[in-house]
Amino acid sequence: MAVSERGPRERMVFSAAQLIRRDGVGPTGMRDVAAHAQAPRGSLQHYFPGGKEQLVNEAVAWAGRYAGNRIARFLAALPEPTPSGLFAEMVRQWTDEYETSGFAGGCPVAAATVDCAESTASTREAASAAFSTWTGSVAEALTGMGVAEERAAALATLMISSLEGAIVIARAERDVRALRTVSGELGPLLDAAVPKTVAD
Amino acid sequence: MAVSERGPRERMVFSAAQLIRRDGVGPTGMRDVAAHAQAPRGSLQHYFPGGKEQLVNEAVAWAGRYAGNRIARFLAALPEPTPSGLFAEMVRQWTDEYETSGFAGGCPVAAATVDCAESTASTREAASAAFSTWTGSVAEALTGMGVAEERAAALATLMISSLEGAIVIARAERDVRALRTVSGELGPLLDAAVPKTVAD
DNA sequence: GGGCTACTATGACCGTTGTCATAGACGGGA
DNA sequence: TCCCGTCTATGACAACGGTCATAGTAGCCC
Repeated sequence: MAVSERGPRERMVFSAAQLIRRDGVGPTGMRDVAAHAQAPRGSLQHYFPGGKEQLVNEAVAWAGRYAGNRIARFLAALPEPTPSGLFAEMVRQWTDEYETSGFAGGCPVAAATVDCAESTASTREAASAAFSTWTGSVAEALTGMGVAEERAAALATLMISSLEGAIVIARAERDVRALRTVSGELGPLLDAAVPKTVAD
Repeated sequence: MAVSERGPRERMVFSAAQLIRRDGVGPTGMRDVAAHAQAPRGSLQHYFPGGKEQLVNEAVAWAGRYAGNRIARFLAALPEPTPSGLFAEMVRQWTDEYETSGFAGGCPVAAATVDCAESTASTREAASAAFSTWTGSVAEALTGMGVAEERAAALATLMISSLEGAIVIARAERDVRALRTVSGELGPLLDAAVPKTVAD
């Protein structure tokens, strides 16, 4: 929401991510982005000489970094870090948004993938990179809880896959049911991956 | 691929689903649909007086029915029906396609949700209905294997969520890794839901 | 054949899109 | 004051979108 501060360039990237996650890449126009960012339309060609493609790619990259950074913050907020607790927190970010602000937006990276994976190679690569940094953050968090490295990567992929899918279903149904379900069902499986220690 | 037979109307719905799943709803044009279906452009307004919205909605509904019907077929093809076996088959449908035909397409229902959930209410409802019939088919299959009814619904949601998310990641990465991962990781969890019987 | 309905064929309209071209404003050094 | 790089402001353009209007064809019943 902090739109006013930061430079116009960063605001436009941020706004692009917001509009993309709401309407998809295709229907989101450059003029809309400038208006939403309260930035001059003329700045578009100045900051993004690569056109829409560049703007979309930067928005996707921004979203990937954002998601990755959230993981560390979730981890810090957990009193006792467990895989299920982390996943619950990741899911909660979405249920909270949906319950307080409505089901307007999904994941911008998923939106970019769905809209551009076949048509725009560079955007597909940006989305891949975003998923990669996100998965990396989650896997790192899991290994920090004692999960074996290979397993952590697999579980991170599982967590993000389930979350992404549940987001789509939740938006379609306008109901957080799917999000709650995946969180609840996956919890025990995730915690089972951390080796048992005596008590504590 | 069976484009030639069936009436023009059905072909157009089918083609719409194919194009949507490849490029998303926004970038898919009505003229493209008619061309892809080898159907006369003039027929569009005849069969779909509701315009693009109606066409998209029917394509989404068609995809939902298709996905639901596939479940029954997967089930029949399994020598010994298990939840993990069903899920593996659902996933294999995608890995097979991606490995033989490339990563061109995703799930049309997901694409419609991402592109239209906020902008077009009727399409969002169509997507919701599609997910519902799909989930229903999976849940029914699970109960047939002895899974308790409420649990079956939850697991069906989990399976479809993971699958949808993995599809998106696989397309972004152009790698079936994510699909294989969710299939492998979720298998044991799914099978654990069917009550143990002595032998057999 | 006459009349009817189902379907097809095109061309035009109008809004929107991404992009470009051109020109203006601002701000600091020299 | 002049210069120059950074940024802003607008108007125009060409392409494409969905939709409509109008006219045409095919087949069938009476």
